[in-house]
Amino acid sequence: MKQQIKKIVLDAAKKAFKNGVLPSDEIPEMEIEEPRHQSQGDYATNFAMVSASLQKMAPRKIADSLVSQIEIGGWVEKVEIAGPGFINFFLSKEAWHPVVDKILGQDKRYGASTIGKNEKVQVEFVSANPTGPLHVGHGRGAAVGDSVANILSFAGFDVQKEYYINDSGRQIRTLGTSVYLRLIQKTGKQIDFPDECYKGDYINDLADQILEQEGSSFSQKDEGEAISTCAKFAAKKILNSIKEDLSRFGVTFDQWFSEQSLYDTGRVQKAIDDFKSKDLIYEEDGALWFRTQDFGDEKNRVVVRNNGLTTYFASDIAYHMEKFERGFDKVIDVWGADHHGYIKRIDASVVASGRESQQFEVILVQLVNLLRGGKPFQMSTRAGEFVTLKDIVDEVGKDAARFMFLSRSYDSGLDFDLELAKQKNSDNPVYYVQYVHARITGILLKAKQEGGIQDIDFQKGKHLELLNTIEEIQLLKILNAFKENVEKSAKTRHPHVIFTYLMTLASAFHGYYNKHKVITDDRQLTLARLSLVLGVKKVIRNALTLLGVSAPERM
RNA sequence: GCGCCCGUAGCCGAGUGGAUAAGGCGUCAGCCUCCGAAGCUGAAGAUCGCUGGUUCGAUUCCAGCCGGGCGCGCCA
Repeated sequence: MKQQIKKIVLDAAKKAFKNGVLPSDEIPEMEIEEPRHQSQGDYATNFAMVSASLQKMAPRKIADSLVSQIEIGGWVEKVEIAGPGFINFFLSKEAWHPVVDKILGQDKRYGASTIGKNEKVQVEFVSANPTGPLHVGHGRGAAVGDSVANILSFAGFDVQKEYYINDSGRQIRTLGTSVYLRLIQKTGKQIDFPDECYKGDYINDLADQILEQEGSSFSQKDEGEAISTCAKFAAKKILNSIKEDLSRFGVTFDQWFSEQSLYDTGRVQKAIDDFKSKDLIYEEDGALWFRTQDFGDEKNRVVVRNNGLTTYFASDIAYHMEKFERGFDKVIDVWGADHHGYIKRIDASVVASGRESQQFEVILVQLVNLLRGGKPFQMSTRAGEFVTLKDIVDEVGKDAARFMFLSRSYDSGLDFDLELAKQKNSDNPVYYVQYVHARITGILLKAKQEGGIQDIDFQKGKHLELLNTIEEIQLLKILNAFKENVEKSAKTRHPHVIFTYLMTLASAFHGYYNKHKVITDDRQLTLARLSLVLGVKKVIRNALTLLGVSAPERM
């Protein structure tokens, strides 16, 4: 619809130039927007205002010239000039009816876009170390990453979802040591438990499992060997439970990428050698430094320490080089906000290896404050006491949790209230939206059972010309705007655009429902309204699917 | 000190260059013999943190200041 309005404006501008009422045929960057108020029409353009300097004319005069070239007819009912020079378009009611046919025809693909042009995009998210369970923060990252991937895919990008497993020697060894020491403690020996080791209950559980599997003689084994056994065992167990927790949260990955594999295949060394040969890496104080400062970082960063061990940064450089070698046009990393200091240096490595800075994007997800009944939830990471993602899914459910995580921009911190997320009323937005879907299902069922309408899953709207109340036209407009919202959400990488859209659509539907009966004595009108309501149901489902939230038939 | 994010009604927040600044909670007043009241309608409530700048036009862009969060290791 917007495109059609734009075409009308452009055609009029051309004609105006040809007929000599406008001095220039230059077309500036202009907008077709939906005005806030009904009295300002269905669409408006700022063409006249942005053309003022080009045409060297007053905006309202330009608007006059343009409007004089527009033919009224078809769906365009009226064109007005208002305010500082807005050109407002008023469309006929019939203009909005075809959207129902579109929804019913395209069904699950309604709202899909091709703006992605099949560009290959990788979204990497969660990527938590396999040294402990996922917590709330990972949950928000998972919800954001998964939804962004869904939305990009729906918008025509070729998307791959990836989890990077930090499984290289160091922290896995710490994990192994932690489990081993707990195990030794269980055999009755008094030993100090080091600060750098992991302290959660799950470490104890893992120690128990190993004792059970290996027998008590295990503690007599050579320490190095025993730690290594513990490490492998624990990492595998933890990774499996991470996979399970994510899957229950509705998140799956196309690929699980191992950091260790970067060492095994020599890619880390290769990356270092490559940068060395380009003089991007130099030696100082016995360590190797990457000149990230040349690419805008505050200071240069160490890639190999003076003890010969590589830093995390070294494998991250190799990893990002590897990603692009796989052919991605764009690489998006979803990180917690506490890692923001890392962006510059990864970006530096991407640019240094010959890619464009714009090909690498980071979605920074701000932190989550967990509350219970409005009060901050006491958590101590040090002692290993925290609320895990699993706890949250168990307590409030996947749908409520995901909807809550996506309810506002990830640029802002999020208060996640466990009590609120559990409430089954309008305070909890997920029910507000899901209720629409369930309610419509109820209506359709009644129409089938009591109205004798057999084949209710219409492929095409019926008697749509009978949809003419303001509430119906309003609903049609919102349904029509779904695709634009998908595109906006994809372009900005902001899933909460879809959230806000859903709330708007749900609110419009509830209002309509309370004011008008769908099933009436008038059979044609009933069929028309059933068509509309069926369309609403499908759009609600499509939008919820993008957020990874289910659309229940009953609640 | 430096860097990133945020500052919109009592509270939570959408809008990020345009015309009268969404919505929700809370408060007040209403709506079920009727397709699901997990819903709806109405009322009151905002110097868009402050000060400058850019622009025909700034909540939106820029600078400075104030307030909050998070980072600033040859840790991971």
